[in-house]
Amino acid sequence: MEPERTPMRLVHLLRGLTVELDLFGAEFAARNGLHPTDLRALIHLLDAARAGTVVTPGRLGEALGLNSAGTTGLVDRLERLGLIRRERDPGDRRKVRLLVEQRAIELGEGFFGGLIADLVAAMGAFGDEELAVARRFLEAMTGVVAAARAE
Amino acid sequence: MEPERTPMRLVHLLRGLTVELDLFGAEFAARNGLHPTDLRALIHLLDAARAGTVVTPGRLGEALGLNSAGTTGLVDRLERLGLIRRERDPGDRRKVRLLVEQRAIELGEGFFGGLIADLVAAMGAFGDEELAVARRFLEAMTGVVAAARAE
DNA sequence: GGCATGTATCTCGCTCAGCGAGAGAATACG
DNA sequence: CGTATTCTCTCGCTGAGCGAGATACATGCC
Repeated sequence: MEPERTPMRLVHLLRGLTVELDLFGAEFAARNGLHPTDLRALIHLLDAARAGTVVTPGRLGEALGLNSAGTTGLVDRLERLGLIRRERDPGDRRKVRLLVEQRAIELGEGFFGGLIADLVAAMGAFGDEELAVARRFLEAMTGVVAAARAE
Repeated sequence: MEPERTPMRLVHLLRGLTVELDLFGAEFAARNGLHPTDLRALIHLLDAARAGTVVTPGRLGEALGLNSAGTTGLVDRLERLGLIRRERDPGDRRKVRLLVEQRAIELGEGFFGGLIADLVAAMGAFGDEELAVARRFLEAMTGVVAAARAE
């Protein structure tokens, strides 16, 4: 067992953090009768709604790595749960707009609310300059992963 | 749209990073005929092997949130792929030890190898003190999520 | 206009990951 | 000992997601 250098320790921390967040999400999803995919879709839809972007089944499926058949099933599921609503795009009638219902927003807050508050509270132990470093670091790491994903 | 304060920006970065890592893992898994669960199991098994810990189907299932039936299926799958081997525990013959094969180690290196190298390289742009801050930050955030998960 | 090509979504049939229930085998404990 | 407990596996089932293809609308070209 070699002495662990800081870089490797950081890599393991990053991985461990994603595992924890994944499990947290999976447990929340199960508790609310959702599947992990449903929760990821919900997050994507809420982000888009906040940014004012229109999401179609095609875009959603692409973001989650599903094919069109799987996406239709996912959208059916979310609609049946009363989390979203389908609406034909009047400009291009082949398209369908996915609109989030109030219930989805509440669910999202239930999921994130407590956790975000705890995370922000824990950040209080760090100074502004330290948070700026953390931010630069996370941005750099995210960039590396995104670049690796694009091959 | 309120001006984004640093803490919220950091929360979104953390989430975005996990999404990127998840997708990276899912794509790697699909390319190698694995399911996301298989890859997570593999990571857990390799970590345990490096730490010298014995993993049984029970422990593995618990770590991944599967029940016993699903775990048996998972272990069957990994065994069929030649990634692990079952072996009865001689001390307690109810238990089964899961032993990783060379092939699993190679696959793990194929998955992590390139990405880790890139991540470590990107860390080169940070000073030792900055890396120490990043490390403290990640440890704090991981602790918060783990605590939230334990309710 | 009329026709070919492209795009967005959905339907159908299927595979297989994971669940619930419970069986079987080994161990611990009164 | 016998009974409770622990660990793994089998069986039958549900349903998420895939491949193939149908359908509807849009757009470009003659």
